[in-house]
Amino acid sequence: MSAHPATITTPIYYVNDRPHIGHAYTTTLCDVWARTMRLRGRSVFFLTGTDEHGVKVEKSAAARGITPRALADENAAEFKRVMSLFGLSNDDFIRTTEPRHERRVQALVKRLHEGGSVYLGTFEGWYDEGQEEYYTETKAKELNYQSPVNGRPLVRATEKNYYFRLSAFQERLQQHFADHPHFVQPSARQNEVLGRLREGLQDVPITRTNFTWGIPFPGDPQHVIYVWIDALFNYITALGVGEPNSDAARERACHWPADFHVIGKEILWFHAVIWPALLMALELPLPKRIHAHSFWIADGQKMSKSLGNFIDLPSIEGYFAHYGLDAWRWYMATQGPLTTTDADFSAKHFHETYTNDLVNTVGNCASRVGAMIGKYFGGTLPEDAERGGPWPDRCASAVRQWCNHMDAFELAAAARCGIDLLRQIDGMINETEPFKLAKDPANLPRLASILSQCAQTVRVAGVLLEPFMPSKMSALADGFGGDTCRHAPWEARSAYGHMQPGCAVAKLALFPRVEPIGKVLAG
RNA sequence: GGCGAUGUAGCUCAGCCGGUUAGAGCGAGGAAUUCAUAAUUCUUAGGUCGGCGGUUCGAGUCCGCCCAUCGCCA
Repeated sequence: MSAHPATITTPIYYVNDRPHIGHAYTTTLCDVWARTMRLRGRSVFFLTGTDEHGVKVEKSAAARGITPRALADENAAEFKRVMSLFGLSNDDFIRTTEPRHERRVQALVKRLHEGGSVYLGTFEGWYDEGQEEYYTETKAKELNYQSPVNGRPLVRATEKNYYFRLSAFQERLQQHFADHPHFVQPSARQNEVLGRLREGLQDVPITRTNFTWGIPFPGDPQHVIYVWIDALFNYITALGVGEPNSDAARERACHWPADFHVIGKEILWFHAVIWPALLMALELPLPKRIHAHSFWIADGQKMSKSLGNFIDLPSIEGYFAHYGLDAWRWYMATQGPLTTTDADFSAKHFHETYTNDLVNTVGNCASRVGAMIGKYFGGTLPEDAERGGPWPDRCASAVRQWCNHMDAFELAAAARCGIDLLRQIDGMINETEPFKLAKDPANLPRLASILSQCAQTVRVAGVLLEPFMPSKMSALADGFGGDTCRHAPWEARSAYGHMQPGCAVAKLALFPRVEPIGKVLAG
């Protein structure tokens, strides 16, 4: 039970891109979930990595006069650096150019071919000889059958390609969606997929012959496996699937199927239809859920390089420097575009969120409770003759709801559970006015109970906030109970009353009040 | 063009199978208070629930049309 596996993945990031807020967002979401499950004692496997093949990488490398591998090495290293910069706790980082991945992809594709799910077919389309690209009929018509780059006429070309028999899986896919109404989250995305599914499925080419930077098709190396098929397989090649006798397979097989594939909405079709069909063809279990989030926009406008409003790595590092990494994670996880609508990233909103949630609520509540215990009880947790009053139940309820929200990948709602506990504590302090009771020694037992209840509850709230803000909540745990509390198993750690009377409670200043970042940057 | 949504307080959004005075957070106004990071707590905001029409004893909550915005596809 305690080793119950939990698996979550990000998409693997294309090395032709520079890391930006989109990558940071997806990976941070997964990180929060992974930390949550580790906290709860689950055996977690959190996977991310880079997607390194394809014609775009080949071309970019050529343009720079370096090999595709050199380009991939360089940018993969950059992505890895970013992961550590963000404190992301991924358990593996897979690169599609690694031998382990290439070997296993070939084994899996071979299996598909031998099983009849992949066949050699003929592709015919409008070809742009200058760009070495095919266009669909509609697109070609739109372009007036001329190359958009050099104006030369497109030519009718044919090419032998290996195809995946996607059309054969339509019914099974539809059945799977019917049986698993939450397979794709949010539900609006599932509806989109269902709509497209009803229009019918066509077989899809999975190899090309016009470039070489990719995994050769097994038994026919003239053909290179399409980059997105190659990429999808990362979710299982990292677990050793395709190589049953490998160490990876022995150690990690229990991590398939994944609990969540977290993706951006632009790659939903691959993940919700093509990937499940491939797995069906391989007779492997399907992932439990696919969560497609939306995009960050900036000040109401789509982020773009030309508008100069892109939240790139240097901007993000500016936020780290000003507000701290944990504050950044908090903003990502609680204010981000987790559902179907895009979310606006604004310096103003970031600042308000930081000040309201972290400074005024988390920081201040911990501070006032710690201060009073310091002042009235010498910094040690007093006895509570009331045995917690209503607070054990309130904490248990908050923990229960938090777990449910986390299970459903409702990160913002889970975060609320922790914040709400602290708000309730603030409310109780105002209502019972312990600082007034402290003036009369006759009130000492009552005062002790109130402050004990505050401290115990603050500690529990800190546990619920830990996956979001591991560093700051570690400091909170240090101040509220210290080591004995931090290393306990989940059931004990998450329970009210885990701190023993007499243990040290410190006055903390977790989140400093700061000027809005806009002023700092402008100044 | 096809399919699908969405449109609720200044902002971001909750409102399940229709039913007493339509809710939350933030922002703004007011009050209380001092343990705390000029924090906190309470309170106010009178929003035609996009528009029009319909079903119903009764509709943000169902139906139709219109307007606006958006998503997916081609």
